[in-house]
Amino acid sequence: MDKKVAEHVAEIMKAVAHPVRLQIIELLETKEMCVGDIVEAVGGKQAITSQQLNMMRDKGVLSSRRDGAKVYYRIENRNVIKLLHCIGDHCKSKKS
Amino acid sequence: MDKKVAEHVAEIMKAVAHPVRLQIIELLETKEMCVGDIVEAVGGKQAITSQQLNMMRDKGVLSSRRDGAKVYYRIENRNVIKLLHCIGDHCKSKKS
DNA sequence: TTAGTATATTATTATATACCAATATAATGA
DNA sequence: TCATTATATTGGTATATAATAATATACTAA
Repeated sequence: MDKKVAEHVAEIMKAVAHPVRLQIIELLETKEMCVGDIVEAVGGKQAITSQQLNMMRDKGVLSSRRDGAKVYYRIENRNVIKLLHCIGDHCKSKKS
Repeated sequence: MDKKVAEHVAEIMKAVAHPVRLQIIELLETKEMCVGDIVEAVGGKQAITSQQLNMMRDKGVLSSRRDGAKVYYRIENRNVIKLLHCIGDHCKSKKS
């Protein structure tokens, strides 16, 4: 793997390598959601969640659209779903 | 995804989410290697590489065995290979 | 036992990340 | 316009990670 590619892959992985951000990815797997609903679903704080969403958008993991007062986020790089599943399955099989 | 599982997945992802550590995973994909050869292959420094190897072993990503003066590392959690490929393929397809 | 090679650990510093409270901006409806 | 709701940004602090040099340990062979 080329050095540039390795840096890019590492960046994407770091962007999702956080318990709450993984939860957000999972929530958005099949649908887009507005910030408020995401905040509520993960039980987080508005500011922190907004920062996490922004960060993932900056890294190309998510994208967003504004609809009136609300901003809807969705997954832009669907490979992160695969990321989540291949380790998630491992956890299930190991009961850990 | 359960909170405990999310934390575990995040921990594993963080363990590999580093350009050099991704390189190491790739090197070890098909064979075990001793520390010295890994250091040389990644063009890193001995101490840093040793720390990275130790860290990944602590997280269950790698395992090691000593053979005389040398210590050989290999991949213990083969799911990290999948991790690497699903994002790596994305990069190739995007030429980024 | 001594020298040399292989690997690991420690202490330190620099940098990045996570979280927080407070405030700012954007849009809506009265 | 004003008040309200929705989201984003800012500045600060705590904590984690990364990298470094120096040193320690483990093993081998002479």
